[in-house]
Amino acid sequence: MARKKLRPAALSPEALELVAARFKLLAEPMRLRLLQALHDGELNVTQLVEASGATQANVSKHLGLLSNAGILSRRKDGLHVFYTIADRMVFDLCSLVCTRLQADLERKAGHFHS
Amino acid sequence: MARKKLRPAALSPEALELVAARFKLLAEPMRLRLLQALHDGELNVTQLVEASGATQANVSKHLGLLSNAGILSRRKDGLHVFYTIADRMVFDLCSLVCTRLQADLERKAGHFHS
DNA sequence: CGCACATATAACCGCATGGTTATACGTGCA
DNA sequence: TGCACGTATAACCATGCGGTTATATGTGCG
Repeated sequence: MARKKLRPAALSPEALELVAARFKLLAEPMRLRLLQALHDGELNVTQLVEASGATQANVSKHLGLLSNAGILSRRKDGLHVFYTIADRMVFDLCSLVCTRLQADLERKAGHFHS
Repeated sequence: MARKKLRPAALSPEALELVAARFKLLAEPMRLRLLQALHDGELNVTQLVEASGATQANVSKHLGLLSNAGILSRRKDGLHVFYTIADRMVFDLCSLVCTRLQADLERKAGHFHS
């Protein structure tokens, strides 16, 4: 048990690839919409199609990506497939970004009536 | 001062675009490498070229993106241009992702000698 | 001025990927 | 068994974007 939390210790290029891949999954508005729709609980594909306004095929593809990245989990129930957030850390990430963006915009807005 | 921290309150599609754009900036290994190189302080372009192993043009382009997104800041000094992290929150984001990835990998590794 | 150096930009190429349409797969039900 | 429904997949197109090469911009210096 030697690993305390010291300096992040320069990640290897391969590690950076993994990190980047993770960010890439969150770098698509449609996927963020799906994640947001799932914030309060599981939904099946049809419901997600309605919530997102995208086509079924498109939604299915995005769900596939998020799912086998471990961000979502699948549950089959008869004809329907229900998806849930498997890694709620994504909301922490989004919150961080949102907070920062909001601060930036308010600062920029302040330049008008400074 | 009414805004406490309640439910994230469903972001608008436009807001999601901004968030996605932010993630997209972090979704590139080379940019992560540059950010990592700048973790401990400012560096000029030449130094970043050496640190990253990329071409000068490529580095310059990435620095431009990060810079006018407000993640980096520029400082000119004679012939040289020094870049610094302007928004250290990116390291929080990376740390979160890293921690999660590491946990995932260790869990997967555990399946071998379970 | 003219040259060397540091950085930025332009033009281009190739690949990855998001979206669409059409179709396949699978399951419940009559 | 056959149909309807829900979901996944395949094939395709268009766009975005990362990388490269070449060149422009700018700055210090002799």
